[in-house]
Amino acid sequence: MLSIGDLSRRTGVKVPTIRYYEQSGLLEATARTDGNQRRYGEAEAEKLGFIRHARDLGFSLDAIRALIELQDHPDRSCAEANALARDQLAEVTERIRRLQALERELQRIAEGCDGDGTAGSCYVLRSLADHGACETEHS
Amino acid sequence: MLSIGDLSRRTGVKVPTIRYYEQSGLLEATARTDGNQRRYGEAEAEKLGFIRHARDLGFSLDAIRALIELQDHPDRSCAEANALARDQLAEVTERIRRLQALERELQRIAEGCDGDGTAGSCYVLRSLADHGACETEHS
DNA sequence: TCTTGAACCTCTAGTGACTAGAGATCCTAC
DNA sequence: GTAGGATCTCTAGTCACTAGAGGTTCAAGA
Repeated sequence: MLSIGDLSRRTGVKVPTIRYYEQSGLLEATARTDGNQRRYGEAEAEKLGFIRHARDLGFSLDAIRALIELQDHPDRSCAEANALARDQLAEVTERIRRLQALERELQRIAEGCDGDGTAGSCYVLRSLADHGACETEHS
Repeated sequence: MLSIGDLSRRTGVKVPTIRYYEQSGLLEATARTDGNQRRYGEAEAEKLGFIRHARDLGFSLDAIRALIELQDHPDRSCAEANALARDQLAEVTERIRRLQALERELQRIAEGCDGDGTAGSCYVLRSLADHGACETEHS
């Protein structure tokens, strides 16, 4: 049996985060020692690994809850899991698109200023004051 | 003079957000009517536009506070504004890089499953359980 | 068996940048 | 004068944790 610290080292999820996951119903309350300390088995370690991986991929805890629900009912259609993955993918793609617009804009702004002048004539500050000067359509 | 609603329509910043900015010291407390309602002039509208634009570009409120400080002291060196812009750019670039790794991974996962099977044999769920299967180094 | 001290426990509060809602007051157009 | 939309303050909620206080338990060494 693993203590919460063992589990943390194994999965790379911090101890308070594990407790938080239990509290928010993502992990079930687990076995305890006589002294009230949590003990985990292999199944729990795997489940936390799943959660960790899904979090790394940007899934919200709500989405992960839905995925776990599906995992627990292997007879159900996996269409939902598929949809969740595709939604997540679409969101990531969109975020990349918007960040790239920002990147271009920030590049333009940062390159217009060498940091030598005074704030009064600073191109960075002027650019921030004037959205109209933007070349790309950011948000 | 503009009411808070007018200002909101003009800048695209929501009314509660404007009040929140005032409360957190980003905007100074402004003139009020006898009935205690906020009234704004051109200068405030411009400042809020600046904040809005910087937020759109991903600057934190703390960074924006620093930028406003600089704006208010036009005689200071603009090196700091330049550094803030470059920091922000570096962060955006890094976020894009990480999101692109996620995108590739999610693409792989989503494409492995057509949503036709059952959860028990779902490629999405299996992929999420097994980080080892990942092809790119995400997070 | 006793004693350290690291690891564990619960609980509350804080983070950032808002957002939502309650309940009261104000402003403006008719 | 009145109706009702806009505004006011205040508190609490969001997400996914993180930090800290104050107390208890566990495991290894003497």
